[in-house]
Amino acid sequence: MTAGRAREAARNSEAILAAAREVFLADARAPIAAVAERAGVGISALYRRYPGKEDLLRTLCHDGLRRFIAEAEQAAREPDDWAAFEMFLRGVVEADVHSLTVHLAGTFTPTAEMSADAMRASELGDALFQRARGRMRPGAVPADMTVLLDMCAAVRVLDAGRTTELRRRYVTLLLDGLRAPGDLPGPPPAEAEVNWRWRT
Amino acid sequence: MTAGRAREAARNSEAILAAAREVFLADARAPIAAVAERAGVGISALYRRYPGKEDLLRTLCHDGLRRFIAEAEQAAREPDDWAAFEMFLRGVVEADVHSLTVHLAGTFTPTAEMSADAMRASELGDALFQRARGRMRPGAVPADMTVLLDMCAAVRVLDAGRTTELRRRYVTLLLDGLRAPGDLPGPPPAEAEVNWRWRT
DNA sequence: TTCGGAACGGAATACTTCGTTCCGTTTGAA
DNA sequence: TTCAAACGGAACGAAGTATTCCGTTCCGAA
Repeated sequence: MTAGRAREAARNSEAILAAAREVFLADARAPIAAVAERAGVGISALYRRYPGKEDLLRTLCHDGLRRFIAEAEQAAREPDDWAAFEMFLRGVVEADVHSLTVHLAGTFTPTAEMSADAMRASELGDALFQRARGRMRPGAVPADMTVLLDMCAAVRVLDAGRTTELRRRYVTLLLDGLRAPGDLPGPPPAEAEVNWRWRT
Repeated sequence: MTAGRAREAARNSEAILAAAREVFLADARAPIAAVAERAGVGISALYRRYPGKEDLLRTLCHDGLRRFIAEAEQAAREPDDWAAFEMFLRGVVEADVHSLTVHLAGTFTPTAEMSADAMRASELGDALFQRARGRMRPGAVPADMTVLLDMCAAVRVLDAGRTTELRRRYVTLLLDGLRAPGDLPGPPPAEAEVNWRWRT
């Protein structure tokens, strides 16, 4: 089937996406040349597949969004309310999907489809939150979930594997904090405060 | 005493530092012109006080470090072990000192004095941690404290005041998470993993 | 009132940093 | 052997930005 040159091209497409994910996750403003270098290809290999930098960023972010939705849908199948919620957060953190959307948003103009997906993602997330709300400390709101994910995304060390391990550690801590008794101080975050990323 | 022109100059010095703090906290790579504009002064007012951009950054970061030390020293006077620890974390978060050091580190080469201060800061923090360790969940290490501060610094919304309010909310949550029962998964962060900011 | 000069504002300069384009080369398939 | 899809990477041009420079302002001393 796909052999020789065609196979190499397919491999490159994958390599470019993977490289882009790594590079732009480390620094959203990284030059496109860094992606090519990381992927081990020339710049033209990149431009053959994407009309420009923005398109690459958009694709990357949209992929992340889809993954986010997939995680939410899978978690929703879990019957236990808290378990579903926990599985969702852990899944999103594990896939490093939130960093993707957080860091990259604003570096490109979203398509209509992306906006729709973003809305759907937020609905799915909220639904999982509502189911688990009964087991959380009073005063927790869905927007808290977004902030917690931001906080996890902020955990990063030089080695990617260790970053993942450490994040698992702190999701645990955060989830425990979310179930602790006692009120949380101050007005909770508003949905709008937390979604400045998606302002069109 | 200082009146007229001299007073204006003093005001400007303050305005420049304040503006620099705001601007570089929002974006560590901001152009120096943005600082001047924010401070309401010309670019030359800036270069009169600092030989170059790097010196400004260094000064800013060093100020933050000193503030960090001050917070630690003050908290150390609190007799109750946990209260001291909590006061320390809340103080550092409140002053937004950690963001300063986190975002700015790496944008300049540190002086010997800064390195010394950084070491002292870390010792003071560790001491506070050790005192409170008995009331934390098992497996918590001093480096966790650094990560928690990173996570708090990651909480940010457009409005600075709200950012502070929200951070108070999440320090609370984190502290509760730190006292929750149960082990934390994975190998804890190593001191070196967490201090890549200060690599000389 | 008159000057000297400290302090300024901001245009001009001198680079550096990227996104994108271009062109010559490679290589698998017919 | 030939064709064209895919490449690699130098070259180009548009931005962006740190730093310098110079003409202007205005406090304070004479």
